[in-house]
Amino acid sequence: MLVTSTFDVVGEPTRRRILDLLREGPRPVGELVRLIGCSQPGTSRHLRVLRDAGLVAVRPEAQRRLYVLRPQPLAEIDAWLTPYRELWANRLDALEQHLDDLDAQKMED
Amino acid sequence: MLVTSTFDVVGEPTRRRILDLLREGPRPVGELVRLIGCSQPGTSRHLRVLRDAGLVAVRPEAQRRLYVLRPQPLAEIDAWLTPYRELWANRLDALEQHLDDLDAQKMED
DNA sequence: TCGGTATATGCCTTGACACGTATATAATCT
DNA sequence: AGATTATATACGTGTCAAGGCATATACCGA
Repeated sequence: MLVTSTFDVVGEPTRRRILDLLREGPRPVGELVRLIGCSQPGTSRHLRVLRDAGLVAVRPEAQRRLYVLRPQPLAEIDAWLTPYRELWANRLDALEQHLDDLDAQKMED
Repeated sequence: MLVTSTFDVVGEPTRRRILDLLREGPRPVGELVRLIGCSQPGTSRHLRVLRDAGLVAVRPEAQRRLYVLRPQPLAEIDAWLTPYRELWANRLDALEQHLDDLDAQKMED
């Protein structure tokens, strides 16, 4: 990933799973390894990517390292989603919407 | 992509750009090619992926093919995002933000 | 039917990522 | 200091996706 954006970071299912688990509170690596059934090195690598994206922070606790969720970067995705949200909320797909717009234009003439 | 989910489909920046353009209304392939500066075959392949994910539909119009946005699958991302939305919203008040910042200093990556 | 336009697909190369194994680093305890 | 636990990184590998180029397909006008 040359330009790592929040989108492709959470595009990885395992990383989404990690975030979901961290929503319940900080967890050490070993616990994540056990819960997601990924290898320890693999988990550490995913955590590295999440940390680089600002989605988690790490806090040393004795020999272990507690990972903590930092959800702010997800706001970027939320922002991108915003204009689409209205579209499916109206239960209209863009084609119908467009046709409606055309009708509206004709009526204005 | 073995298990193509909506997440990795919109993880691609060019595809997000295509969706953004289709929000304004249906467009033929050639126009998308011109607007996003991607090759014609490349654009067609991205459209193929979007179509397989149910994010666009196609409507033949003479020799051209009009692509239309179908935003419903994006609701999956929106749903995943929902529990996080409260989290970053709660961190908007000044006190918690300040405490977060202190934590961030201690955690230091 | 022929030529031109619009779009899709096949083939190939390249690069990036996820994963596993092994090893390094760090902290703790005796 | 040595042993043990917890986590990170290095290295090699297989896989898969994206891009470019060439070509196939489909539709249209003359």
